[in-house]
Amino acid sequence: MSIGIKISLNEGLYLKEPQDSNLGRKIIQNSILLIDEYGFESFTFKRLAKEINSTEASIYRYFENKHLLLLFLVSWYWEWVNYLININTINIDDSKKKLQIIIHSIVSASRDNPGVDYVNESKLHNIVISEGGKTYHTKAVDNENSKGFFSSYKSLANSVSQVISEINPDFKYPYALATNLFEMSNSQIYFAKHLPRLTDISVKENDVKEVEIMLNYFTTKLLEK
Amino acid sequence: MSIGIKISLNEGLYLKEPQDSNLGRKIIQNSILLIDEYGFESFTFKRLAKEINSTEASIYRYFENKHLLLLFLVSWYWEWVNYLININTINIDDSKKKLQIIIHSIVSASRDNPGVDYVNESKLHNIVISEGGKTYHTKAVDNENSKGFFSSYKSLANSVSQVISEINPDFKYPYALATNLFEMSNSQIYFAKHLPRLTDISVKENDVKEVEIMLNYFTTKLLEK
DNA sequence: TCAAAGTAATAGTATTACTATCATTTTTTA
DNA sequence: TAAAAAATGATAGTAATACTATTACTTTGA
Repeated sequence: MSIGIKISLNEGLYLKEPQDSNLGRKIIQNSILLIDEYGFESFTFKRLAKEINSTEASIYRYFENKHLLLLFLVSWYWEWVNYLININTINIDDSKKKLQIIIHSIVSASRDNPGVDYVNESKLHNIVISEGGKTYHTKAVDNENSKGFFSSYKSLANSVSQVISEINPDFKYPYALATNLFEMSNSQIYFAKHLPRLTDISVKENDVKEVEIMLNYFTTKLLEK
Repeated sequence: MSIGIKISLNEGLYLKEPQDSNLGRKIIQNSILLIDEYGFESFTFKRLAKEINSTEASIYRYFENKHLLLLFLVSWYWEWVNYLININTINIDDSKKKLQIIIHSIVSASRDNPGVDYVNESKLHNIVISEGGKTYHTKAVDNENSKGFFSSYKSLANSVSQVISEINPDFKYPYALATNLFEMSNSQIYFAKHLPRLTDISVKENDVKEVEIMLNYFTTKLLEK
């Protein structure tokens, strides 16, 4: 590992920690590439096995099924964003400045930083954008939530909502605004790429600065007193 | 049909117009019930066939696959919301008032109005909330978009964006705000029901008035000059 | 060095997402 | 109202998916 980061996630997400073995890391690395390229519906363990010269059975020793693998990847991404936000805001006192850095991290975490060598953060970001909602839009959501499977997303939302409340303690919807920042970032980037009539911004060659400007405008306006 | 509404949708969404026959209407009616109850992933044509005492083959004569059936249902819903907005704003001149009515229609179209007898609008609304994103989060999105399969959603977004621009012609993001109203309504209702730590509002017994208040607050604040 | 853990190879099952064919029923229209 | 046409049902079949099970081989680390 280039910078020795190991992100720790809820243990229910995997059967065996994939970050600790060669095969596990190959599963992470290549599932990201395959899901990004062919989409989650077309992604199968069989195909992944072929790609990494392994077998279905071996992959099943790491992940119960492809849904939990996706949830693992998406959780990994949010932990990673959380980590970046922490190191980038550590010496910042001004809450407004902090929120700007948070927004920057949300839209382009993958651009600014070298990461973990077996994770292509940029493609993982695309997966979060295109497939992220599928992790919780399922009938198992309540059961999985009770086991803490969404804690990465929730703790990130929680930290962001705190910064929002620091900026304006009277603002009534800090959590909704926080989650809306994530959701809006994802959906507007997706719209710009695939359904451009649904948005005003454009994203060319993965340049998301217009999204960043828009999210800053929205939050500033909403939080002014 | 109780009030004689027939919603017309892009012809590519179906193989044979389901609103014109008994079997077709039973497909619509019972697919809504089944998807709402068991979720889209567990929903199969075989199961639906059994439910309506028909066969898989017969259902395939109406819809190419379950994805297009979902897209049909969701498009139907947005056309229906569009229709309600039109009749409820027809004599309103004040754009701010119009936007309030739009927001009310978005969050609770299904409550206020008797509908088409074979469509349970309330359950259909739940489907749009839980499964709606899956209609366009797919690798086929560009191809389907080029055939006009998302035109219902796009034309609704377009009308709402126009009202937004009437209220504040200088506002730079009328489309993004419009789509964010839909997406935020859906996601925040979903969070309130399943991941309550991600939002500030609560939805008890499908009472969405807190969502309506929040959306009104957001838009008012964002559009003030 | 040898036991334990990890991985591969192979096979098998139930279900899904269709397609095809032919028979029967219902509707249309001449 | 009979004949033609359209709609539906019954049945069967296929390739792929999402697993589970078993056994054998290979790597690792005490």
